[in-house]
Amino acid sequence: MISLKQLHYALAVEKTLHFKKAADACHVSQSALSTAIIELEKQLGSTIFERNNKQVLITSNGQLILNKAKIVKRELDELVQLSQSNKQAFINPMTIGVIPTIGPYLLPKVLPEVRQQHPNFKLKIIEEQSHVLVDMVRTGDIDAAILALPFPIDGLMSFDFWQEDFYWVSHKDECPSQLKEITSEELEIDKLMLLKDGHCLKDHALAACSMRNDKQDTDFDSASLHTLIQMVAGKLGTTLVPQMALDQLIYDESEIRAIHLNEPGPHRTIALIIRPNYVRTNELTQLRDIFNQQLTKKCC
Amino acid sequence: MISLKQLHYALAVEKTLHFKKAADACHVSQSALSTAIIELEKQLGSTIFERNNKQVLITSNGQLILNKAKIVKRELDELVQLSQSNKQAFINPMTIGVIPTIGPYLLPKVLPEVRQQHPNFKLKIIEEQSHVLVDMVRTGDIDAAILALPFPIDGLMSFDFWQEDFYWVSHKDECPSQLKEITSEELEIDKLMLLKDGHCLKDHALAACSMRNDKQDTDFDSASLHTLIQMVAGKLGTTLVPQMALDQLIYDESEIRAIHLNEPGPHRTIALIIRPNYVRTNELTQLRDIFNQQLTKKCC
DNA sequence: AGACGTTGATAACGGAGATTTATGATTTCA
DNA sequence: TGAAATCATAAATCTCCGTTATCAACGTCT
Repeated sequence: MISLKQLHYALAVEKTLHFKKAADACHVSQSALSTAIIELEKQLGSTIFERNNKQVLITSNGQLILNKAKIVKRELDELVQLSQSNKQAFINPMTIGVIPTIGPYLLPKVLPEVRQQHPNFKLKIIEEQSHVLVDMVRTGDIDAAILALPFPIDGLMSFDFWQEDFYWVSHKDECPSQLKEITSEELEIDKLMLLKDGHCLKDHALAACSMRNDKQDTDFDSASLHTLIQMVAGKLGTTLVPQMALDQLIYDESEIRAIHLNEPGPHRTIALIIRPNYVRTNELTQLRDIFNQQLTKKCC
Repeated sequence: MISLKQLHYALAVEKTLHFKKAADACHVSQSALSTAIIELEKQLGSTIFERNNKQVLITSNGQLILNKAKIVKRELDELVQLSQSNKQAFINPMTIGVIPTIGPYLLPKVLPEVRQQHPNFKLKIIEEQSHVLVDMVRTGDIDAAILALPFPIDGLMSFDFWQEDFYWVSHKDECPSQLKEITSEELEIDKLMLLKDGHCLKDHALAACSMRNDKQDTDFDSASLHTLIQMVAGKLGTTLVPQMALDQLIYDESEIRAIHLNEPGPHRTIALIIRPNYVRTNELTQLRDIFNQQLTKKCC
């Protein structure tokens, strides 16, 4: 029977590519580790490491085995977490990834409430683009990610908690004062400025207007919504922003106006993304409820 | 350190709800199993089983732990498979699920070639509806499933290998003889007969026609395409069938005709569904290639 | 009620397997 | 050529897991 110890040792060797160092890392003798690896390879019927006195290499097959071993280890870690986490929720720290077009607008609305309800809960936030976060969720680097859907999340699960539309943002001088709604047909495409490629917000905005992302509107691709708004204020063009960002980007006294984009919606769905089999769903659904509650309170 | 043995024992207790029987099933003494369980619970810091001399109950928390233990066990099983499977593909048996509206049409086209290329490969096929197969893939009961997409497969992965359109099938007496294409607008909805609810083919057919599945077209809901075709032959109405079924359902000399449904497509995508982390992807992609090859050869 | 069988827990003992220390075979490098 | 470093191997040791035997608590049957 293959043991976890063997897998543990093998993973240490993968890291160090060195039996002695791996043995030290595992706090056992080089001999013990060596025999354990040999026994593992014997039980599996295939070599994981090609080794001589000079260097240690990983077999292609061995790499697959090691990858799987990581998964086994991660699942077992989660099993241990499970017993603690379910007895005492919001004790263990948690890391959640969030994309740049959600983080700055969602977190100020919801984190105070999270902090109030769970004062000792250590919630770490990282900000990356969607595809990076999806990878990190897959590998277990982070517990969950907050993304805007639709986005390809093959093999992952989503908890939706918010849906919203886009608003067309323009300088008041360039906007008919009585206008309450606008359709994509009425948009002047030439003046529309969006985030640079890689930000899913751009794709969702274009999708809401039933447009493709094939034309190269290079000149004004920006890296943040704040910058875009500044450019609108400078009469350089117009843009589309999601509902949750409105209150931070646009003040009553400002020169710019936001008009609801009247296209079939919702234009984007905000969701928590997790691996299937992830264990701290109890805490995550509670977080989702807080998020939804606060958004409903502050966005509408 | 938690050991696999402990998890194995715990799962045996879950099955039998009886320490002695579980011990027998594991081929160890009741004592050994008992101490192992006690030690496991101690290491986890929470009880899995509430037990007295009369009965054994599973804690709610314990159930979560046991579910996770099953996952750990499955992943480890796959790790073992990995080393064999990659050295010698198509040696270990494999079970694939397929839905009723694909199996009878796809398998005759592809299985002979699979058999020819891999004479000793034991491929077991089961036939169920999509949602059943999705569950079985999730739990690891089957290696993979062949479904028609779109279908909700949260947390699973898909390998597409075929896309096809629907054809409108009618009795030649009820079909203009020169008609080469037909749109959903031109279909006489009243005469259209589809499979009964639960078959995804019905949903895909309706989606291809941009129709909802809310009306109760009860009278003629059938359980198989063959039956539907028989009903068309009896002039009871018309139906929609996917491309891959045409050659089996319709003969040159028959009284019925098939006309391509001219709506934006593809109308359904055939894909292999697996769990993320599933290990025999090498063999599956080879199978997919065979499927695609044979379909291209025989469907076009 | 009392004998008996059943339940899971516990104690003492024994052995298989893992670990350690010591050593070997081979290569690298000075 | 010799010292240092590599992973493998051998023998001694020890830890841990299994067994048997027993216990306490509960049910059942006469």
